Amino acid sequence: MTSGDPDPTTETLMEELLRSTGLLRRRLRAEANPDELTWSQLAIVERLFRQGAATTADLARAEGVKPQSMGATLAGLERDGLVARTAHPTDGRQFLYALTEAGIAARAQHQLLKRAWLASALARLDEHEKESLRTALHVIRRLSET
Amino acid sequence: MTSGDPDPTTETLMEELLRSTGLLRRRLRAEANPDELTWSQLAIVERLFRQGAATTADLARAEGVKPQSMGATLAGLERDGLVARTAHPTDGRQFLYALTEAGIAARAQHQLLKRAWLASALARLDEHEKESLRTALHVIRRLSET
DNA sequence: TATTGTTATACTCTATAACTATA
DNA sequence: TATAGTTATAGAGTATAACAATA
Repeated sequence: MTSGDPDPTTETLMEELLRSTGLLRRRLRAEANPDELTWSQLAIVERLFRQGAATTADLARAEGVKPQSMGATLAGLERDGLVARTAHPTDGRQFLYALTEAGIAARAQHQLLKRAWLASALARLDEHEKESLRTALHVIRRLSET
Repeated sequence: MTSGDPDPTTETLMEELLRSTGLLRRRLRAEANPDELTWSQLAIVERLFRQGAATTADLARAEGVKPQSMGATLAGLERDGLVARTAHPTDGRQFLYALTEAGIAARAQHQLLKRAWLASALARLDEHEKESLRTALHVIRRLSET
């Protein structure tokens, strides 16, 4: 077999990428205060802020998760009073989720304080390092969409 | 306030990085067969293969998780017969975990088949793209260690 | 006293399956 | 029939807290 193990360094690369992003993810969670939004919640809040109301299915597609999973996340945000739903104007099956005043306030607060150490860590990256993250971002996205 | 919101594009960058790696992670898990090792398990199996026996605390430190969390992952591998423990020669509190024959076989199998679509996706990256992933890897690692 | 490991408990994120209501 | 959403259940991955055994 000439290409059964196509490129060992590429495999290692992927394992290392998952390992390091997992570490970053754990680190970010450990630094968060208990009352802060999780990253999943923040992603939805940001999306609703930018594009206005959306349905469960819309958000699920946009974030790449199953509708049931998105429903669970939205239920948490709704319970905390950060989003509210209204009936869809034409389709009785659907609901439109939108940020409440509290949701808008929570977003603004997170925009200001974010994760303290993350802000300081990012500040220490030079432009070249940021650029490499941006480039890698596109590659990772392409991988996910394959 | 002149620097309360230091660099919006940098914040976005981090959010996008977490979003895209989260997507990749979900994609990888969705593609895995039920009997395959998870990435967490595979990381431990690889590590034990490369460096031989290790204790719970060693592995926890190396992977950046709490000892209790590592204990849970090791318990799963032990239940499946892929790792086995022996008493530490000098410290009665510790155990040394090592791969069993089945563990070595499982690793070899994963080295061969890996995730099918991952292999094909990686094969389509050109050298420049791989290089950008490698560079980003170091940046992410630095961020995690800050 | 400090460290290693275990047990108990809980939370986040995500999934599948089965269901109801509506289109 | 197909789609939107809900409910129930499960599993991976992780954490904190409290404990026992050993150093």
